[in-house]
Amino acid sequence: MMEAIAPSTETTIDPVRVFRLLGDETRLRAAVLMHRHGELCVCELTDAIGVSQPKMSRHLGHLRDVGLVATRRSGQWVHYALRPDLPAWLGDALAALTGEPPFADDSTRLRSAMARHRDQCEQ
Amino acid sequence: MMEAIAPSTETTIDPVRVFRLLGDETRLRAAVLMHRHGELCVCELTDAIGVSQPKMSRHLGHLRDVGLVATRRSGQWVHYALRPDLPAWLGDALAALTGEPPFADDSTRLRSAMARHRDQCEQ
DNA sequence: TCAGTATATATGGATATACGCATACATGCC
DNA sequence: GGCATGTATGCGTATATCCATATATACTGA
Repeated sequence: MMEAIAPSTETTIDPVRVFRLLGDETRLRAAVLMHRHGELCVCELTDAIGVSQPKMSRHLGHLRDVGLVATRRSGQWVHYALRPDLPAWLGDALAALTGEPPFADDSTRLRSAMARHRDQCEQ
Repeated sequence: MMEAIAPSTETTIDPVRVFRLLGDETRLRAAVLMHRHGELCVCELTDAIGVSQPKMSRHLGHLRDVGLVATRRSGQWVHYALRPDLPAWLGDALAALTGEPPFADDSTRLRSAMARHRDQCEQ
């Protein structure tokens, strides 16, 4: 299947690739959190989802490699956000999952994490 | 993650499972064809997508095992269709992919396959 | 019953994927 | 520069996933 990164309204990523990427629990949960809350720091995602740091970093790396997320370093902290030009169907799907388990709980835990990290990984 | 089959408006299938399932090219292409054309016979899917019969059967089996499709045997022929009570976001995603490659080509080839199979695997 | 056809499943093998743990790399402060 | 902290990556291992090929199973008609 053809795969091209086109600088247009929507990023063209192989849909099979997208489905496969999000077919992992950690990655799907991270994607839903980013969709709902916007740009997030690795440490916040790690805490909210409750996985080890290397595991989260590795998974975020996968999302980055495929072009699903954009990153920004701020001192020691790296922030990840879904690219705004992703296909609409993907955004809609992530939005639809927001209120379901375990994504809703992740969101709650994220708010705690954000409060704890407030003065450290500033937004 | 909790997985339950609830006889309600929408089937509750673990979204991670869904994404993972559709993260395979053959299965995603089959799902899009079924979404667009409705109930299809294994032979039609096999021809349209251009894979071997055992391969198609295996993949359809995966979809069946998870509860994404319903099957109906008609003599020698087995028809598969997406369950109507799938989550809306999934239907929307499949619909959005319909006009893209390679799904559009699959659809064209399916029409030929349906014409060829008309008198055999009757609908 | 037997032969033909459609479909599902078994088998062995190759490849992909995920993980924990360790560590390399990046940044900031004293 | 040394130390602390956040993040990314290496490494070995276990498991999952996919495939081609062969064959079992199901159905039909003569």
